[in-house]
Amino acid sequence: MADRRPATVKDVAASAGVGIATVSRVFSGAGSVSAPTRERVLAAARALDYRPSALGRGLKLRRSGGIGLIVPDVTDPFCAELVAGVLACARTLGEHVIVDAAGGDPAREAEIVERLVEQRVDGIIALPAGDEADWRGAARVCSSVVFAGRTLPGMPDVPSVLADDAGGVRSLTEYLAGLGHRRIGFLGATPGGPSRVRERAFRGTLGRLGVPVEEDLVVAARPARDAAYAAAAGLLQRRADVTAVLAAGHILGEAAVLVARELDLRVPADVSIAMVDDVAWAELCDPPLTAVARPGHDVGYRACELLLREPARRGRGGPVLLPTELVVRGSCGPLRSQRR
Amino acid sequence: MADRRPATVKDVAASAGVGIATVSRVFSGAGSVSAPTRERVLAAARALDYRPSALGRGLKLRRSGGIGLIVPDVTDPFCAELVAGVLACARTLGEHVIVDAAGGDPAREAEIVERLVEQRVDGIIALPAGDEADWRGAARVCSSVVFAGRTLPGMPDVPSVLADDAGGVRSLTEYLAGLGHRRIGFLGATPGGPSRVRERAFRGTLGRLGVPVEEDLVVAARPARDAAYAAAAGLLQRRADVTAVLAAGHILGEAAVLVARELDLRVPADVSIAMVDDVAWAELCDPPLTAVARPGHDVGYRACELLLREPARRGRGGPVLLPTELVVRGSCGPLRSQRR
DNA sequence: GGGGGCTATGGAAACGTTTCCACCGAGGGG
DNA sequence: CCCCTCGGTGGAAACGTTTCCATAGCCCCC
Repeated sequence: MADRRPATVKDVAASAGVGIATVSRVFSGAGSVSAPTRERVLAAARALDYRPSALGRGLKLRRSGGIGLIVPDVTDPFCAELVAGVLACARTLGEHVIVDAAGGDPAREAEIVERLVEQRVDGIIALPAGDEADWRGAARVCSSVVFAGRTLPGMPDVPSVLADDAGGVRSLTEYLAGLGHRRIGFLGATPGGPSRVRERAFRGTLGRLGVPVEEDLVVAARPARDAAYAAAAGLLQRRADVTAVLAAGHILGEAAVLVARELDLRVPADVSIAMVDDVAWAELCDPPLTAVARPGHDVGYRACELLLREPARRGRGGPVLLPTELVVRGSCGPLRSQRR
Repeated sequence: MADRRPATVKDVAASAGVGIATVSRVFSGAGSVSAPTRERVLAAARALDYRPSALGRGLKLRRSGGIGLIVPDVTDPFCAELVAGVLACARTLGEHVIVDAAGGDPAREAEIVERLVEQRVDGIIALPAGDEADWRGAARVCSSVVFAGRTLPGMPDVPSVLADDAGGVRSLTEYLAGLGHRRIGFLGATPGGPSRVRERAFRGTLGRLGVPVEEDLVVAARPARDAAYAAAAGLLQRRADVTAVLAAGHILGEAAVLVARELDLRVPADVSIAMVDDVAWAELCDPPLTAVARPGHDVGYRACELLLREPARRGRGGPVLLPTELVVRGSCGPLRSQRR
């Protein structure tokens, strides 16, 4: 009774009294097999508990039937949504997904790409952390790469699916400006950061609205808890006349909320707060936080579709932009008077 | 210049003027190769951009060098932590991880297991949703399974790594009782649910403390947003004399907070709230929520270690229990007077 | 000085699949 | 009545590894 090793086509063929080619045809669906033969083969397979080995098939077909997915951190809500989207799409296409987290480290990203290539994945979806230099090698080495959630400006040849961050920041900025705010702090310009899409959108929108941009109000911060907190505290203490804060990400938003609470600033009476990323706590916060929701799930889903389903259309017409949505809650109020 | 197909051992061997066995030895590390030969091989490999195919190796070795990970939902914070833990451990052991989300559907779980077996994964880590019947088949079919985050009582043969939920609920209950609360509502007893560990811990602790358990205060709720909200609203409206609520999960906790706010109950003056799962928003909430932190990352990490590193010790001595931590914040206060 | 290890190497056989090719029989059109 | 086609089938060769076995040289010790 001890099925030492899993059954193979050969076992099934012998047991069903047919050739191995026939067994293969039954399971791969290709070629023609008569109904009675097919039944016999299926019965034998069931009896032997046979499951085709993806390894054997992959070797022959030269593809593993899986894709790779690289994100900075699976516990980040946006990344998690993105992962879920990729999984959902991959499931419908019958591919499995090898997920790994690079922790924002370009070297680890490169290492992961290397491993994925060894696995002969059919393609890679990445939310890249490094810059172009880090990914040129990877792109050359792998059949097909799609960027999701972030793109590398210098690599237009790699297709990408993005949330419309610029649009999101624009509506947030317009919303705050529409409430009368003029001295709006912006948290989150990554100084050496590659794209700075959000910062540019902020500056651009203010400019278009005729509101002067004070350099002092645009503060850089890596999206790490301590750095974010330091940046928020610095801004709010340095400039007591700031009436609104726009945080370019949920970590920054969290910092802004915490710092405001620490400084005994009432939200939104003393200072309005809004942020990019409509994470779970935005609604639970008191007051609930106005935020821009980025369609993480859809970004992942579309990226996977692009990778597997439309290799032809890939990379044409620049990045696919998915709309964000402004979710207005209670954390932003009309400009009343100066703080302090 | 067109590298039509990726280079193979054969190409490298020819280019380096050695046999394929030698190339294999260089890359797999086994056997002995003289230094000069090794150099020649490595140089040739670099020149040809050679990467060993995991498919070929897997076929020969009869293992893919990867593991499968099944969770209900990657966007759930606890699951995400668990995934991160598994990834971290797998990385150190050089294995890749195929992740999939079953959405709490036993049929989908079974389907995923099937696919993973076809991939010839070295093992499977699962946070199971179904009951024993659903997993007996899977366990039989797969070499090694480890449950993480939840176990199936009827399957002691499958090793598991769990957060000490009972301990967590106990400390939460003791904490609330210690503040003087006697009429404590419990949100989250899943009625048909298999294990009900948390509910039992709640009842048991109250019993030990000599506090009578009122059946009316123990309310069932699936961990879905709408059901949770309904349960919380039902409890707080039906029993205006409840002075504290213990939510058995973050979804339930969220519902409790929202309902309390809706009913204009001040926290903690009118009602104390505490929950299992120290998610991000617990700290951001106003007042910040007292919660029990479950070590999701460690659960994943240990499960992976158990699966890959200690196949011998597996399953001995029952589930591995990892301690939870009570994080006291501002949402629970001493019993003052009756509400209303 | 010869035998017995020991290191470095190559050939070849697996691993489990898909698929090309060949073959066989039956049926239909010339 | 023969040839051609076509559906159904089996054999065998790949796919890229690892590893067993054999071989060749070498040093060392008796």
